Amino acid sequence: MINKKELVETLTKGRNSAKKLQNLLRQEVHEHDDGLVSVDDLVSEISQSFYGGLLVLNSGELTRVPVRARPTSACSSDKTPQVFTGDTGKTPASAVKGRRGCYKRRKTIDSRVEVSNTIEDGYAWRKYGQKEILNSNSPRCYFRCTHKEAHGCKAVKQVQKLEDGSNKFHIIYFGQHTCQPPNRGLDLDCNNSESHPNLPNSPSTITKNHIDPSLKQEDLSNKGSCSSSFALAWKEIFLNEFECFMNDGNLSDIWSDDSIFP
DNA sequence: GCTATTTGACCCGG
DNA sequence: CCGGGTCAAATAGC
Repeated sequence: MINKKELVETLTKGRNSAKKLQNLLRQEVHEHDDGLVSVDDLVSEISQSFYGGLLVLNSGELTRVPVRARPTSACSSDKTPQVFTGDTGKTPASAVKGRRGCYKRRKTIDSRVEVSNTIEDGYAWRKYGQKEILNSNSPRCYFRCTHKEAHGCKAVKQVQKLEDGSNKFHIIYFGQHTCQPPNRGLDLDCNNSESHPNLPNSPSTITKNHIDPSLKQEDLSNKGSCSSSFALAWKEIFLNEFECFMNDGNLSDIWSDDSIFP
């Protein structure tokens, strides 16, 4: 059986750590009055807390419920049909030569939103579309994970430049990466492309040029926010996963990824 | 030649 | 019917 008390305590600890991290990030101060607390330490602590919770879960006589389509995963197959379906059940127009494939529109409720100075998040994205949006000067760009073909990664994101003159970007993420995050772990030097020879330096790695070609390349790298962006991304993941677990008792596949939690 | 990007067409949901 | 999300042919870059 699952030690429910231990599980609750472990996850609660993780939640509290996440809140601390959230406060730290809001204050942009990496210290506490009770001593130095780095973002990395907190992220590590959160990671261990959730991993501990997962161990408790796995050690119990748990009949593991198949991971449902997560609320943040618009690509998941049972809640939302696959984006590209050569076989959707009905006789698709795509069956006719020269017609496009049938697909379902994503639900915004399955997304998570972020406003960032940079559209880089360590993952390799491939642009697959761009649209002019009504009453908006900035086009919306559509990206999917570069490893969609290789690893079946279903992560997708939409990026649109904010029109408030802040040079920030409104980013909507759909789905979770099932591929390996190129910048995860302790390597926070996201500007050191040589440490990730297979990924970010490829042409598929998006830059702000994809959104605003007028921007200079030296303006694109947000060097100071590299670690912060990493931590922010994890904060999002942890908080979301915790909420999902508390709501429906399920964890997504990322928690069984040994490469993330060895 | 291979891969990524661009862009107009297609398709769906509201 | 319209706006927006996606596809895929054409094109560009390496």
